[in-house]
Amino acid sequence: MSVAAPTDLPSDTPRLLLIDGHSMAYRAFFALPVDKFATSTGQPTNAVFGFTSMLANLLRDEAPTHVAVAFDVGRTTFRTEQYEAYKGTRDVTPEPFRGQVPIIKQLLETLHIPAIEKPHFEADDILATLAAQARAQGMQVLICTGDRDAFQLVNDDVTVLYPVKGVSELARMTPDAVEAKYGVRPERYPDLAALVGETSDNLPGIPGVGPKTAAKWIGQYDGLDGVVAHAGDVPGKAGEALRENLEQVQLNRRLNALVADLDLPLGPEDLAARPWDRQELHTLLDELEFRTLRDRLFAMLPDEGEESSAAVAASALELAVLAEGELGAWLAGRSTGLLGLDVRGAGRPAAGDAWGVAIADAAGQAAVFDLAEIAPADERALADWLADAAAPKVVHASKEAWHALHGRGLPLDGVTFDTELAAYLCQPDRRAYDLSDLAIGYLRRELGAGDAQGEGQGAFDLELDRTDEGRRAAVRASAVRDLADVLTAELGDRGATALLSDLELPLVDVLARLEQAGIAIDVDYLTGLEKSFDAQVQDAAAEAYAVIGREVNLGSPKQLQEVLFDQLGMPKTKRIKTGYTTDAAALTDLFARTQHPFLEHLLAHRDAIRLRQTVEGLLRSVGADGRIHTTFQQTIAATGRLSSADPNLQNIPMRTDAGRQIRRAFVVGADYETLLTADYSQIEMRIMAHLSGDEGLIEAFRSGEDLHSYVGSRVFGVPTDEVTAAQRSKIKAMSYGLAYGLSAYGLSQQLSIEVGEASALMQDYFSRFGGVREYLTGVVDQARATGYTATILGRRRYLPDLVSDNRIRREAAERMALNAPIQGSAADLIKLAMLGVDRELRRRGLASRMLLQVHDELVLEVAAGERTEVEELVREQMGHAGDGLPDGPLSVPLDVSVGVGGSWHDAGH
DNA sequence: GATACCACGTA
DNA sequence: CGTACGTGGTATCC
Repeated sequence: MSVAAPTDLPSDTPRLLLIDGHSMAYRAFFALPVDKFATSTGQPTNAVFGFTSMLANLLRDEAPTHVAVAFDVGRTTFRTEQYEAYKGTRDVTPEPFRGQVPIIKQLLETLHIPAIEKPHFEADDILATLAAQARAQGMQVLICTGDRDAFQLVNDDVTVLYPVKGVSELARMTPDAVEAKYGVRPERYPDLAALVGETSDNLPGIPGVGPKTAAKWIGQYDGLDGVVAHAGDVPGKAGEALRENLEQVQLNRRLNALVADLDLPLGPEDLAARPWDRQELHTLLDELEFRTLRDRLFAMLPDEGEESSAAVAASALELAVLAEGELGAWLAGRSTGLLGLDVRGAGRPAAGDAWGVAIADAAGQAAVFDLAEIAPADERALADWLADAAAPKVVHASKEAWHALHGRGLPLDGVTFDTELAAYLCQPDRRAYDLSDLAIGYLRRELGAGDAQGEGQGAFDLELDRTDEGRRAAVRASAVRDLADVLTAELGDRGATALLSDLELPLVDVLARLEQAGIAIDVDYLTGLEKSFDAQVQDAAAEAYAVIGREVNLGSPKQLQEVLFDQLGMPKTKRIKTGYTTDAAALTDLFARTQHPFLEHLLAHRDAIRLRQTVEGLLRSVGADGRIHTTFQQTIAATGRLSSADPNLQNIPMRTDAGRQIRRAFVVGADYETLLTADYSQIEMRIMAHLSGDEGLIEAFRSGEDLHSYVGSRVFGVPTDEVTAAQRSKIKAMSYGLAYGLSAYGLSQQLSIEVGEASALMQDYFSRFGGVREYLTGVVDQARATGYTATILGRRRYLPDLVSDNRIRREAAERMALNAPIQGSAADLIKLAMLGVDRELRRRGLASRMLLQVHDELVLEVAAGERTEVEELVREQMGHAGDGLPDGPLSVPLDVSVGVGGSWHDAGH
């Protein structure tokens, strides 16, 4: 593309891209986690990565014919000479950043992009000078900088790209954009900045004067000179403040004026983009260990082998121009093949809407529709196709598409592949699966700007639908279609084909209906609860303040540390990054030692504020239908669990009595008879018994005796009915701890016993249940050898850190390896159970429905007269979820307990 | 305004 | 020095 072959470009106006190197690199440094971006030799690379990524995007999207990057030199400039405190508040440059600037310069050299510096001046002055010269030569100029002073350079030929979020999102500051944001034309922006001040430059403004007031004055008096001349006329407090700070304001204005007539070694004509030094670039990228970035950079070049074929495939995308009523025929002509579907819209449960749809086939033929404008015949054809279970479709994040389409009354069926789910099964530890990232990673294809936010935020304008949004939707649909092939192969390699088609994919529809149903809320009750918790907060705070004789922010760990350790002189607790912990365990321990009443009130305050916060969050989430519709996220937890968000209904309090009251607010809906909860007892321990094959543990479950008493009797060598409550709870803690990789030290902490005793307890346990120890060591060894763990359904978790040289990381990975098969197999089982329950409810034509899943528990809403049958089928499906596993049935029974009641609280056990 | 950290709820 | 999450507060950075 442009940089390598400027002649390819539309050859009208030359376009100069100017970048403030230091400013953008610094932004990148703070936008990306430094610990996640380092070479194996420890060289931090987050700033280099962020800067290069941004540069690659700019080269692609802006296709400049000329490029340069300006850098600051040192800290002293003509501005610091005029005003010693200029930029004086800035901290010392962080060490991990400092070393990255030379690397960026090296990289620019391989790209043959000039890096320009001028002692005693700032990068912005260089940009100002070059922009002025370029404009005089008839060029269009783009300036990329995080320094707002550059806004003064904006005009019809000069646009500033200002980072709004990290370095990935740039605001296009044209004259109109500057005026819309600040209320002044660009040339007046420095007047405004002089009045308001600029904290990052340590230039104080006029107290009490913000952009609004400043813009008003500037408009009123025709610029800063006028404001100064008429300072005496400005009324009110602000006017007074202006008069008191006139000198500072004028100084600010002198300092924020950019110098546009520097004598520079290179002029705009010298900045024409040149071919890269590919060899050097490869070498440098090797050193930096940038893999995806290499792909992105070289994907832009023509004739670069594999990359270019992907680029060709993407550009071969052909948007069908369909006349009204032709969609049916278009679809019919493709009825046998898998089609990619992209839905533009909002995918929120019970609040979905879709405004655009793109469909693409394997050959890159695509059709796009604006749902607001679609002709009735085409809408019918589309609706039929979407709802056709026999019309195979691939969608990225199909549950969101389901909700979006549902909002338009368009049922979705026949989704035989979901690229997000497939990528999740292949790489469960990723935290995001943006389509554009997958396209780069698996197809080496750049989808272009505007899709980073993933699902359907983009507007869908008919005027644009053959160009902008419509084309992007088509690009996405086509990428999704092509990804399906690559990911199908990838899933096969990883033994996850059935996991997708038989578990996760069918679950999408089930979850979508759970979310759509939501759970009814007794809002009046919840409001009353909020008041009551609020009163408790006030009381506890007042008492806490009374004890220490002053008011502090009890929610601030920092201020609490002052009170506890400085003012009250209490013994220090466990060290954390920012001092000493004030968590509940530490406070309880401190109270036991000091009996100080402040601690009691503080803990009470913590409890109450937490409960109030939970209630407030729930109240905010209640929909117009009086129900809360959570979102079950299917691609978040690396172990295979679901997670719940907006709001999280998987962490509603249960342990304390006050907390449990919140569960009374979750009630049965008007058209139903009761709520029903069904949960697995000790599912993780049962899975441990199954996976380890330990005869003793298996027998414990088959005997039907209380698990922890049974285990306790073996460990302590006493009859089951003589195991004391204290012994039982120790055993319980240890049993669960084992599944997490608990150490003797950790166990001792939790049980408040000596490490020796904890260690002895574990020894005794393992001497009776040796199969468990063998299993636990074996699972880690195997994972180290294969690189992954696996659940009973073959769900893998890859743990490369098992062979890390870093002990902390390695041991953390070992604990993950212990836990992932257990937690993940439990997740597999309840997902199987959900499919079974759903299938049975529908097969029998029952009106009852599932509402929630909480890891080992299902909550259902039961219709009148269906209670007995629903309970029976739920017990059956959950209890036998482990019967049809690939490697044979579970070797332990699955115990299910069921409760019913008008609220979640009353239906619980 | 965005990110980091703390604290804490669940399984 | 126990796994997996999501949320909301304060503090802190630009």
